[in-house]
Amino acid sequence: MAKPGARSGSRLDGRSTREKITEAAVDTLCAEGFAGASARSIAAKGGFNQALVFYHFGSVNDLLIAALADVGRTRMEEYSAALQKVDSIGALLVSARSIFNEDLDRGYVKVLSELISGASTFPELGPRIWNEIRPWLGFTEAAVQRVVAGSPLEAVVPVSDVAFGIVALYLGLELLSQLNGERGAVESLFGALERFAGLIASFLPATDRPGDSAL
Amino acid sequence: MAKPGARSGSRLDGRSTREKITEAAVDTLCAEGFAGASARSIAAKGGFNQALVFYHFGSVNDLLIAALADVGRTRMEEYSAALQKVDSIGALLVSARSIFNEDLDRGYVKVLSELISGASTFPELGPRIWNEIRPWLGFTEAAVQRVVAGSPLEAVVPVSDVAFGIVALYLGLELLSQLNGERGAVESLFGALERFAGLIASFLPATDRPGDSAL
DNA sequence: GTCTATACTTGGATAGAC
DNA sequence: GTCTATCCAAGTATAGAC
Repeated sequence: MAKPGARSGSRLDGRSTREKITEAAVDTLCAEGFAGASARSIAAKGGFNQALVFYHFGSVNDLLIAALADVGRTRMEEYSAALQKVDSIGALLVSARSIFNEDLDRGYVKVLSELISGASTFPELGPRIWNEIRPWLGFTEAAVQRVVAGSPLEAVVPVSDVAFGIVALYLGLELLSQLNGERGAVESLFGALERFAGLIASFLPATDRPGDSAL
Repeated sequence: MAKPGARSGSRLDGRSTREKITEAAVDTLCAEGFAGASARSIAAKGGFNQALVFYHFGSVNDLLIAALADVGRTRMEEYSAALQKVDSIGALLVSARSIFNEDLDRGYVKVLSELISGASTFPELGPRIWNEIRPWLGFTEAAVQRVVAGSPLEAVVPVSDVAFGIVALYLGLELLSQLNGERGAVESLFGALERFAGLIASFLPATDRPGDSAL
């Protein structure tokens, strides 16, 4: 099957057809889940013909992976600027909370969690999804590293383990809050974490960077 | 559709047909995921007729919920005894680690995570799954409560938030380790948590219970 | 590049024989 | 309570007209 190049799309209301399709795929994945994200339901949601999925992406699964890569790239651009500035646990948590809420609203984490579940049904998806997650592990690890840099925590906190745990927690919180349809428990948990961060800060000496608290 | 009572099953190799079906459902959910857990594939895995699913459970989704309830009951029985004795964070972590590994081996968490994902496709599943999770939140909360009881942590740790976070982390770790097919990262994380618990213990006074360390 | 039409497959569910 | 046979809906994918 000949796959058209990314630049060959014609424009309909300002977006290429390719973009329309990946956006509809994201919407469908969020609204109907992996098992409900068929070529037909995606096409119905996006208002285009079902056959276009196969013309542009070859298969439904290939489309879903492309959609995941798209939202991943978008989020990485949006959030990396914000997290570059983070240099305390408190600030990290505040950022994490707002990012989490935004992801929940826009369904970004949902796309990921649905695809991970779908990888059990189509094992070939597994490595391709993992490729999309890896940058986020590195990204998270860098943020954690920046936060502990220069404090006594640096010697005792295994940043790669913590990053892995944060990403896992993020996924799990999404699953649970999707399930019970409310965000109160997550908000409450973030509040508790922020208070805990303050508690740890009180046990630590100030850093050598003037004006900064270590936490 | 008349649903047969739970006691009316005949015996084949020691298990009732109902049990054979729920066990096959668990196996299929683990091996093929929610999208692959059709009546036909479940029946093939269990070596029985596809029509039995509908006779005994009415629908595939009803079977899957019944399977989740079954594994939930089994795990609750197995683990509650172990966790009753836990009264320190260190012991809690050791228990949590072995429980997590056992769940991973036997696919218990997998059944749950696949069904949560499936609830996006069939919203009526959501509340029914939540009913199966709630006891685990209470269970986890009780364990955390027992661990902080009598220590200064009791005043600052919001046990219900922590329990919610633990369950979420548990789900997220399962998703990730299922995806990359290895358990190293999770083992490493548990190790880090256990060291961290020791660190916190060193900041706390001993409890009033002789022979016990607060952590 | 996009549409219609269609071939083929799988899955949910039921009827009725045993 | 279990099996065979079957119906119908939905899905993937392709061919070919436009």
